[in-house]
Amino acid sequence: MTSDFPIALHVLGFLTSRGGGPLTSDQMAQTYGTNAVVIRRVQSKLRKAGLIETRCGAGGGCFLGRKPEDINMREAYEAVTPEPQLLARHPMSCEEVVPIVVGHFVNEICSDAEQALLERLESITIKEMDKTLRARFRKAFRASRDSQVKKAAS
Amino acid sequence: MTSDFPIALHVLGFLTSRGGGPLTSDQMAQTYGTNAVVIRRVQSKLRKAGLIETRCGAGGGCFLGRKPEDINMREAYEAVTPEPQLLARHPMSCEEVVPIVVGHFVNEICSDAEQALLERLESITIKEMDKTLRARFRKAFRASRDSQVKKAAS
DNA sequence: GCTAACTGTAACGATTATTGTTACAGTATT
DNA sequence: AATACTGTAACAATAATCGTTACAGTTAGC
Repeated sequence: MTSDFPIALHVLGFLTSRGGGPLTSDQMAQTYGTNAVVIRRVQSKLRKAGLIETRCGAGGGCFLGRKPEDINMREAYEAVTPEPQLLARHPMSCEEVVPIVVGHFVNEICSDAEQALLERLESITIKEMDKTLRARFRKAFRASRDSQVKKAAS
Repeated sequence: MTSDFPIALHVLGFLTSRGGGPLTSDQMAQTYGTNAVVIRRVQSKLRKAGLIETRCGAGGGCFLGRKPEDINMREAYEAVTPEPQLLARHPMSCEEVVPIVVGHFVNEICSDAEQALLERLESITIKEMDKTLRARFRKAFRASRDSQVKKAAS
């Protein structure tokens, strides 16, 4: 299980909250708590899917490839996932009838269930994520500031 | 990603097709194409969830713990999966506000999407799986027999 | 044109998860 | 007592993931 998907959401969400870019991979790596190369590896996949654009050189960085209301989470997921394969599949190498038939069925079930998950992801846009996050940020920063004031007073 | 889930379905499906048991872990291992210990490891989890029973000693083996119409695939999935965590989560170790808030949100989305997948699995019982498989077995065995007849004739 | 600040990607090692296997103790049947 | 099972620990092999370094390519601004 890769953490590419959370990283992808972090990239897209961070970009949206900053008005579309540019942001460097270093900035994103620091807020996510990892190395810039890890971020760039995910960005590489997002770029191929057209979800972001990048510009080399000084002052460059990462941009949203589309308006945040035109990007949904399923696209982000599929961009960073080779084949949607969350559930392990039945091995199909065997020659016998029983495991082959059972295997096919299990694989169908898994694909079907994954489809349900993807449809759920499809219903949420990055824009909506950003909206929810903004409200939470206000709350979190207020709380964080209050606790600092408290600390200073004690 | 473990292949515990396909193995679990294989165990439950195989048991159902044989009228509930008993089947030895060796029989299951051979039809699945793995080692008996691998099967028993999965069986251990299924047993704890009450989906199967096992009997030691000669003539022993594995039995269905309930009627196949009373076991659905979600139960099988949850029995072999510690926490339903198909999608990687945002790391929550950081101290800063931004990644924490984003992380919470991402985790909620993931849980929500996984819920959709689980509900899909819940809608299919082992009995229904067995019914579908029976029809396919008939077809597959017919085809397999025909091709052998053909081979013998040539 | 030079330098600084970026990206893109290959390569490597450390860590961890998964799987197959052996081994052996425990239990039921005959 | 012998046989045929289960249950589980332990270990090695393999593969996936992640962080890191290294370095080539690109752009902006002086």
